[in-house]
Amino acid sequence: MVQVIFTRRRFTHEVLRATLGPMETPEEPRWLDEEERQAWFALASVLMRLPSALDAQLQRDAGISHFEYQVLAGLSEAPDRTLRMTKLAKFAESALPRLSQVVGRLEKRGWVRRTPDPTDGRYTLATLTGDGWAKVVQTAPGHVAAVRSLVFDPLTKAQARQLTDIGRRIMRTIDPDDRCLGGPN
Amino acid sequence: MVQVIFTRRRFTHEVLRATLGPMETPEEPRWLDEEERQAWFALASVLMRLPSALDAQLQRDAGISHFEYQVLAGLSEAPDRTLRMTKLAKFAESALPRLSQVVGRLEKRGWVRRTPDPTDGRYTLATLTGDGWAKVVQTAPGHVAAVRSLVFDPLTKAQARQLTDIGRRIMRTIDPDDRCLGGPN
DNA sequence: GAAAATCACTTGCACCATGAAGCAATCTGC
DNA sequence: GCAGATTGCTTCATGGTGCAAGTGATTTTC
Repeated sequence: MVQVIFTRRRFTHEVLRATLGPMETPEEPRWLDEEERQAWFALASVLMRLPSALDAQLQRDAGISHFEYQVLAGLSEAPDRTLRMTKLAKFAESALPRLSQVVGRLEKRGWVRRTPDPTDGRYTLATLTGDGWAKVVQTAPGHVAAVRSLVFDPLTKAQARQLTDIGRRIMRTIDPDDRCLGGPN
Repeated sequence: MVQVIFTRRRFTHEVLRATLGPMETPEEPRWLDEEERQAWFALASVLMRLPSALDAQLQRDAGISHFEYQVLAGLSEAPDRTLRMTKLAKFAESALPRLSQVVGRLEKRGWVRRTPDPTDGRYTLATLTGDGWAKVVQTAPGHVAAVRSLVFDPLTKAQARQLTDIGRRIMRTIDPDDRCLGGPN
């Protein structure tokens, strides 16, 4: 899944106006006005195309998916380049099964090593190896450059600031409990 | 795939400063400054969580994925509720093989019908059935309500306008040839 | 007007994501 | 201190995605 939606141009108005009679009228929803529709359309396009554009850059230049990069990056900035699987999953905003498989792949490639936590055998510690660190170091510049060129170069400084606020407001609505303001976890 | 990336907090600076010596120095990339990092972090969160939040609403309330909704919606606003597969694919920003399978599923559910174009046997016309139209009519309000509550309710009018401009600038960078400004196709 | 190229679409295959069940280590109630 | 519940992680099965090859219809070329 993970895809995004439209509500394109005159669509929303027409659809319901046509055959709302026989249906249970859901108390006349508040449709999007023209400005909102344009904003939604612009946002939806970005939601669909920006992730794959960034993914493509990483895949092409480093042979890894964005999610894999994120896991490596998460470990690279952790103390001792080590994190428990659960923490890492939270960092990467992923479920455990997915992380488990990805870390398994990264382990096969020699970038990550798994060891049981000596203080509690239930935990698994994922550690970035030397090769993994080197991989991150060599991958990061290209990735940052892609983010810069696709996102920040076309925006003014003021717009980047606006974007911060906009993104945070939306995130607070989606998940108020999430530490998405750069706060610690 | 289709996932999004981070470049979290102090990460970008530290990573490279540490071991750039032995690598070929990629002419000292321009890192993100503090404001940019915060903006990127906010945007990345939205890119990861908003699509799945919207998908979840549709899946829960209507039993369809967002992509399926998009296909149905695209047909519902087309003349005669009919579109050629290629046009529909462009509308849904998807490749043809994916669309072909999804339309196959929608056809099995009775919402879409496929017929060869009488004027050119290569084309396939996808048509929304009566049931398909009803499905869209009953699904749209909840979906629009989700978009409104997750995106526009938390934003000011001015921010919504800013968002339009921001999104368009980013899209122009990703794909300058795309008609993503609401223009016709 | 027939061979070749092109076009629109479908199918097959490999990969990855998601959810349910499984397994092992630890904690809790008696 | 031992059975049962809980926690953390892994594995398995299903289903969707994306790419490359395949099919059938139309246009082009000579």
